Amino acid sequence: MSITTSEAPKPTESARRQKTRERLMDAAFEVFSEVGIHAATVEMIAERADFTRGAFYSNFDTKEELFLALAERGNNQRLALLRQSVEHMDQILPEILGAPGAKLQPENLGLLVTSFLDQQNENSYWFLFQSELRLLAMRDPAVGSIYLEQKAAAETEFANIISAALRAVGLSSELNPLELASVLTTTYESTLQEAIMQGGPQVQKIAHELVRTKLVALITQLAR
Amino acid sequence: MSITTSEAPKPTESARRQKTRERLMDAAFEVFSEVGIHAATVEMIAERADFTRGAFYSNFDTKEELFLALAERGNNQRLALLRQSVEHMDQILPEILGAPGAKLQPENLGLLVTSFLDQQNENSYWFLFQSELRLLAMRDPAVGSIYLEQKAAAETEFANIISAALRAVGLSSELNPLELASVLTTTYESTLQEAIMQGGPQVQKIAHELVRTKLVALITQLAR
DNA sequence: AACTTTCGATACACCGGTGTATCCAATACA
DNA sequence: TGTATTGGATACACCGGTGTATCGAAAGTT
Repeated sequence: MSITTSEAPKPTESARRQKTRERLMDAAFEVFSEVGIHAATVEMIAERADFTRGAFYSNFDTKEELFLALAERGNNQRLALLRQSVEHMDQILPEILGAPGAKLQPENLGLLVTSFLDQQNENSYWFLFQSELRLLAMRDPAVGSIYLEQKAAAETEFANIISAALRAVGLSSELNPLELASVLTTTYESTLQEAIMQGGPQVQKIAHELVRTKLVALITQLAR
Repeated sequence: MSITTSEAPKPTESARRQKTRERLMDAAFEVFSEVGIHAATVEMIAERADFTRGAFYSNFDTKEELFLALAERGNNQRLALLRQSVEHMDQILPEILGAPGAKLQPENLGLLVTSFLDQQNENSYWFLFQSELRLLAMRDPAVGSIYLEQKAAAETEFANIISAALRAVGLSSELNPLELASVLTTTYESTLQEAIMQGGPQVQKIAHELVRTKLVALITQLAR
């Protein structure tokens, strides 16, 4: 243990490593989404990242470890995305509303929702991965608490956004924000799920359309 | 192919067979629910049914075939249960309402929902199995259409029940019955899921409580 | 430019699950 | 009761995935 080399040693050593870790994680994310954790083999993952299994085992101990790492990374990305779309809403809201302080017309609600969803630049990959995680979470308590934590975080974030949006638009709901958020995301997800099952190539489009109409219908009922 | 033996031959031969098939299916249902399709091995299933793998392969070709058979059986059972609870509702409604034609008091809505849920005598086994099916359905189009079909059937059934119940109780919703049913079951399932993740031993209780309060809150908003 | 270290590739031993071919017992039939 | 048939058990060959031990090349150090 030399105390002299105070800064440089690790960062450089890690530079390459970190890159391959990233590549492996990206590959794993795809593979997991496509075929599920169980069907996914270490080989598939390595291969898709243009590595061999050797590289994998040099970087991760087990498939499961990688999966959990992935879950965390994904959640962070998602949270970031949510926060970011707050700003976007601030930009787009005035345009939709017209005069400041005006109340939202029902026919414009669709625009609002659509714009929000677009921000989330939907890859249904994420949803498939999430479904995998969810299933795991119901069987393994350790995974379960991770999942619940993530979900809670995402929903509080989302609840804030909604409250703000509703306020800005002159609406309010009798449900408390968290419950409202919960119902909406739940509906959102189940709709996306349906789209995935129906959709061959144009999942994206189907999903988008389905989700929009459903959510608008719901919000119309729940907020006034 | 003898045309003479018109009746007896098959039924007897099948008697034993059918029984072991049943036992295998019951066992499989449990195993699938507990560890998932992929982690489940033919051996586990056979063993739990007190057979060896020999018996399994004598009755089914693959694990997947069994799984699908199970999905169908389960769905039928569930539909039957739904239909049956209509009758039960007819019995219990007058008691809750008091005077015939009276409007439901909000504080009694909980009773109604609870009673309905009790009818479904929830084993969260079914939900876990269903989750497994759902995940499969998102990846395999063949399974997908089966799932969607089943889901549609269950939801129409449920929609009818709800409409009838609301009418009987002097409420109505602006959402169409199917959408209402969809939102409610979705919320129901996501809540049950949460309970499973939180719950150690008393999943049942937690689930029940959670579901009831959540659903009541929702219905209060959606139907008036 | 030699050396050293780090990281990924290659090769191999191992294990668990599958599916099949064969055998034995119970039941059906005469 | 003897014979035929059916259904489940046993044994085995096979395969795919895992994880480890070894090696070689490229980057980092002096």
